[in-house]
Amino acid sequence: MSLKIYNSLTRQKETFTPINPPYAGMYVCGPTVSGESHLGHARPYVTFDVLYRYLLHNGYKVRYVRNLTDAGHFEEEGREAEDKISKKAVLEKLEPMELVQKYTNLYRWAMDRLNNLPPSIEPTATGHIVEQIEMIKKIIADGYAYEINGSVYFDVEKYNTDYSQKGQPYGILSGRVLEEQIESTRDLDNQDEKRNKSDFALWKNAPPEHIMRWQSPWGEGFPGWHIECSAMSTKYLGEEFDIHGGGMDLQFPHHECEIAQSTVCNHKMPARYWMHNNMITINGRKMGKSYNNVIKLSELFSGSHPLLEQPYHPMTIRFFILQSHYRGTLDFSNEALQASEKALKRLMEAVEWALTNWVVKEAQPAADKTLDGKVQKLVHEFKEFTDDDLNTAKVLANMFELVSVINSVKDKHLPANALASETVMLLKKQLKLFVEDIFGLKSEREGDDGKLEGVLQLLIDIRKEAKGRKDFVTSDKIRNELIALGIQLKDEKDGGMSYTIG
RNA sequence: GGUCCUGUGGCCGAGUGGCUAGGCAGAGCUCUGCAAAAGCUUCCACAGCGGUUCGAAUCCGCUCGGGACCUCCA
Repeated sequence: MSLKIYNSLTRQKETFTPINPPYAGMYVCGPTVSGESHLGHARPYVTFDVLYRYLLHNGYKVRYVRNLTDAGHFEEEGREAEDKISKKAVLEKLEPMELVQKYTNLYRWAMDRLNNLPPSIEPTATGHIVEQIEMIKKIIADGYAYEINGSVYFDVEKYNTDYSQKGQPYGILSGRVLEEQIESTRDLDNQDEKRNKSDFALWKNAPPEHIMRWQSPWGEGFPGWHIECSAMSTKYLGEEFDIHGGGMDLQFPHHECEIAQSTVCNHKMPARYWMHNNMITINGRKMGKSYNNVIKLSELFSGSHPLLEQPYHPMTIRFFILQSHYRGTLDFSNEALQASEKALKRLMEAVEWALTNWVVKEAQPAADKTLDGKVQKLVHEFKEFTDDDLNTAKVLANMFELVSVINSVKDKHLPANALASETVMLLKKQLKLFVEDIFGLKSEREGDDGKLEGVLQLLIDIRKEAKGRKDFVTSDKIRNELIALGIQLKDEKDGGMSYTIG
């Protein structure tokens, strides 16, 4: 069985077949670094990180491109041209690039904490002004864009007319029909420049107050909203590449416009597989500036937001995201996050124990054939479920069934020889592969230098001695004082002791 | 208004025609000096009303509710 992914373009699951194996190209729309990343941003980056990791595991040589939008977009098209970055820069008395740097750093920090692998290339819009201008020139030359007052607009209607005949009308990705769009598009100010309401800007003339501006054949200005992704994906992945990902809210108009621009320039549909993750909601509502319910990632990690009852570790967030399917909405609540926190802890402790302490004799047959078969099946399904459009939720469900088995062996509720040694080896290997390498989950325990562990071992030894002479006052004191510090001692069945922090 | 998605037990969340995930919370039991942890058992579902079918959470229709996009947005 091979990887199947849901292609928004065809509205069905399709077997993933790269254009030039073993190479695979993947483009994911990155953040606008004029502000801090929030919980909602974590979703696509975690989702596509898992896809990236899985493709790598499957032996593909993946080039993963995720852009940084640092040129600023309009707050609202047609209104007073307000470049987000320049506006904020004035308010905060910062250079635009200083602001960009600040939020880029914060974004990378958050990505790192979420254990997202860095992409192969993280191109910036400002670093590709030349490519964008060249692309716009090409579109004008082909007759699909027009210049007016120093701005350039894409002629959507002409594109739709011409490309409908080729089976690729404008709206093909989102299922919109241009004629209906024209009817329903809201009236915005300053629309008069455009020939049609549905036309979109490729280049905007910069009003004097704009700080970010570049010289172009049409005067000083800045690129439109969508052209950077077309320019950069073409440059680094080619005219036709494998996967294009992003949030559902980008499907229209952003990705639709990308398709139109790239198709005019390169005469090809840019990407074969279009993938869209769904939104994270808070009390059923999408997170968004307009709803005033945005929780920044740094606030989530530190717990400093009125909606938060406590801080949440980045791994809890990652696990929370993986517990649902990426195409469904995921509703945030403290209760849900707390459930994830506990579940993750349970999973990681069992996995850690299995990987480090579960040793089996060579060539040992299974004493419990039924259980052995069940474990085999659960483990084999890791791949099967992941192949099925990244169903991480089902994989995790299987893992939890295995956690019970692992803990039973650990606590000697199950004999050590219940499973065949081969099965145990397979289980350990696949758990490590999926939990750590593919899902990117790691123990929440922060790395220490071993000193803490030494101290704890000392306390454990003292407590053991106290217990040995039935001095429960001392042993309970040690345990109670430690729990007050957030360190929990656990007496094991075999007389040993373990601890968990946090 | 247009386009589309969705409604699963206290909470989160899988599941597309029969085999009724999983996590957290609750209850009971086992283990334990006592805890914790762990294991076992257990309670609580498929918005409503019709229809198709031998059989539906799963397909169809209607009703009600929620949401997304159409505007920066993951």
